[in-house]
Amino acid sequence: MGEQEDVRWLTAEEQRAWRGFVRLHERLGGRLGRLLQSESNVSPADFAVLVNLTDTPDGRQRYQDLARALEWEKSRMSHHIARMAGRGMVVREECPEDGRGAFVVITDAGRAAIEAAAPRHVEAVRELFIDHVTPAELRVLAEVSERVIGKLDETQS
Amino acid sequence: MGEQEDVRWLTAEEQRAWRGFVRLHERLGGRLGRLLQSESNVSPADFAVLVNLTDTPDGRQRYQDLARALEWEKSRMSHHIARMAGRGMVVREECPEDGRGAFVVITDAGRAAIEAAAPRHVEAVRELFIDHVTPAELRVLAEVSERVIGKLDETQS
DNA sequence: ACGCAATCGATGACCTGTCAACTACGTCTA
DNA sequence: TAGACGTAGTTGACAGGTCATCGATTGCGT
Repeated sequence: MGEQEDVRWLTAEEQRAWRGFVRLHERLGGRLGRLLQSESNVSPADFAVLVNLTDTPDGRQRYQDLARALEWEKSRMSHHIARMAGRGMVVREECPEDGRGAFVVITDAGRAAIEAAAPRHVEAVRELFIDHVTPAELRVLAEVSERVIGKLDETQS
Repeated sequence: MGEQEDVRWLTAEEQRAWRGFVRLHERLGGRLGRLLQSESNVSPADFAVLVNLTDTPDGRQRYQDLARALEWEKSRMSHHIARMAGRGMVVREECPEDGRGAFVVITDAGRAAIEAAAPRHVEAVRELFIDHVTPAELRVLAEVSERVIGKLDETQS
């Protein structure tokens, strides 16, 4: 039951930054998600999928590529696409070149949904976040994010 | 089907910061959570609850206060405490002064769990995050977080 | 060609969180 | 002190995610 470990606990400043960061994401993510859901009837996950699909010329992408882009597990992908297909936003389509694979294809309803949702969402991101952060601060945020994510990629898993 | 909305889309720099921020939290949160879970058999949510309880002198707190501190819904609180109680980390206790209320009380097993988990967790936060961010950047992070959260609090909900 | 390993996606069990009632208790006012 | 209203926590149905596992298919080494 030793109490005096040699752990380097976080300083007050470090805690402030760490907790602030975590809390900010929780609060902001929650708020934006609820807005998306209530105003456009699209969940944040749906939105992410639809954005990725509309980024491709023909609105179709392999499960695997979509999963990589979103950093989702393949099983999550599979479950989520099944649900979205149930709601008519996407369709699953066999892949001729690879018998194992499949495509996710956006439907007209899916396009309509994201075109309706995107403007309000971007507006909300601005109002709730971007507008309160200076360009210099945004640059710091971007740099820090990229650096830390880079380190995460280095250390395995 | 108009395409030329008057929406002010995000600039490249803004997108970089916003996406980086979101992705960073997802990646880092996921990694830290898995570490906690696999090394200490404590979920991130458990950890948050236990930290809050050990911050009080007698390791006991009202559901309501705990929920406010963690910014959880009361129903989440209720469900989660029920699960943690099932695992022996906390106990539910009636509140004499208010017949509706109840306390969450940490058990010895709960204390043992967090004392085992905390050092490794802090170490991980350092290695994966703090160590790659300068003090000046940390200050920017803290300031931005507090400012934006403040704005979130102002606009209702 | 053959057999083995790796890849793709699906599936089912399980855990977590949200939402919308609902119960039980307190508080305020007439 | 009755009734109305608010508050504390619970509950059940459901959507979402993870994990382990599986069937099918492809690709690689010999």
